Amino acid sequence: MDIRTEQGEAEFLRDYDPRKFEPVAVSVDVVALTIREDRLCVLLVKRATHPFKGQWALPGTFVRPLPGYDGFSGLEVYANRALTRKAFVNGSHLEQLGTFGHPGRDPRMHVVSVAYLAFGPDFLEPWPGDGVDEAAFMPVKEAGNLHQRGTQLAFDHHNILATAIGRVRDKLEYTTLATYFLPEAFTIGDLMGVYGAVWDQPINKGNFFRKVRATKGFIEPVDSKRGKAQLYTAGLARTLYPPIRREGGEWP
Amino acid sequence: MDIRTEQGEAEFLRDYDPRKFEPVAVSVDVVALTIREDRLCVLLVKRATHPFKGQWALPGTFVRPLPGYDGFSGLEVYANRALTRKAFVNGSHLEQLGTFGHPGRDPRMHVVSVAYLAFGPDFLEPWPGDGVDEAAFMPVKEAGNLHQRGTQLAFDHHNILATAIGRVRDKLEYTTLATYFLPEAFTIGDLMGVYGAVWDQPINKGNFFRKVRATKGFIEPVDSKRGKAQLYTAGLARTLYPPIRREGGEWP
DNA sequence: GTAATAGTGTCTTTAAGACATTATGGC
DNA sequence: GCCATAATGTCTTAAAGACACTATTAC
Repeated sequence: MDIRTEQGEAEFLRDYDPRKFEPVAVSVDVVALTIREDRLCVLLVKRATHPFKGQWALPGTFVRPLPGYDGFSGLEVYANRALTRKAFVNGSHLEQLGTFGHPGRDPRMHVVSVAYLAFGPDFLEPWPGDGVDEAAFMPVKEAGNLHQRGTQLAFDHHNILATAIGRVRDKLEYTTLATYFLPEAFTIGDLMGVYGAVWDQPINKGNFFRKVRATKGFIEPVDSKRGKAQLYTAGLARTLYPPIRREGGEWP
Repeated sequence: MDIRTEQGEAEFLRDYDPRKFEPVAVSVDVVALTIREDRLCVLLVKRATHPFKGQWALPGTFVRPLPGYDGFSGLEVYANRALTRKAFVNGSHLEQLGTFGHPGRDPRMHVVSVAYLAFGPDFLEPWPGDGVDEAAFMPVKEAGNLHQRGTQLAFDHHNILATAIGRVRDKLEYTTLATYFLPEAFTIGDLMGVYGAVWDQPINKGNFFRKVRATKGFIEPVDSKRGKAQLYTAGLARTLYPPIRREGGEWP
């Protein structure tokens, strides 16, 4: 039990000194995914500074007060900051992936990293930003096999990336999230391409057509075509009932 | 870009001072769930200290170096610490729920809280620990309706709890996680009770029997009975394919 | 024309929904 | 014997798997 003389909440807060405890840093790292040439690709930056100088890493940023902002923002703000300041790209969808706080994951100090997942169709070509020598989208298969080229992702980013791939693959089954990889208007073939790229397996066209059109709120036809192909736009549904099933699937 | 004279990683780390940045605190809060009298219940503690003195809260702890441990442990260690030091209970399953870092969620300072989800069948009766006046399992319906009694959960714990309920309900659909609410040996009726309690809706017995026994690796019969009822134990499967479906379901 | 992709149709198989029915043990 | 609950059985319906087929456009 705390032993303290009775005091009100206001007094308690006035006397509270945040600096009397050991510092813990909080960072936000982002796994930004997109589809390029039918392959699932992740945004990586080549670190210009220590630690892990010269190695590829996920774009990230420390959580510190932002100038002109009295207080800390929601963590999503930092995820967007990491994208725009390290690689000048914008994500169209952002969700929290998980938090990684194992000891020794950062050699500088104790860093708890909140990982976010971003994806979109419309990433501009990445451009190296603060503390970054290069920025590029790399196929996730390649990123998962960097050890074959005598290197590896910085920190525990390999682990974060693996978690991200697993999450995306799972979510395509039971959510309408695949549409976030596509522009406003797309064909069913485009959508099938997303599933094929993320799951890295062929999709049965006939059954896929039947399924996506039978699922209310997944896709809605719009009044135009690309060639002979009907164009659709994302519907309002966020989950797929029943889900689209897939077999196994390991990574990398 | 960072402007610094070229130096090696070792020198960089030697000169790195973690204390030169604004402090951010990291805490771990735990949503510990169990089933009591066919109701889903959550472990809450009544705060003995400011802030939110006298209000119910999820058990939690700050992430700080642990005595006798050179460095920070994985965050799960802190989740277990929160359970044992605030309420003297043990969870049998622990998973990360999400991280909550919105500004103002803690009046003392900027606190990023990593929430964990714990559950088990064998929680001992909780007992108030450090900084806690009471500890109790409360039906989640009641915890979600505290405002009807003129109070509410401390911090943003209502939000965390709601996230947890949603997560558990979802995961019963596609994982074998329900068995963690049960002791080593249980009947299919017991398992059905877990689903009924978590989903707060009646389950069709005949179809449930068929389903759980048709799903390989979900439950395995053991060589004994409770009365006329066959006893089972959890199988090795972690996911259910196809999932057990449920209708809608809002909370509270 | 041909090739490639868009889209349809059909038969089979799997599994869920909605019950009714039988079996067994506690009292 | 009676009740509660354990367990099985059956018919219907929903939806996936597999795969053949037709349609349209680019070239």
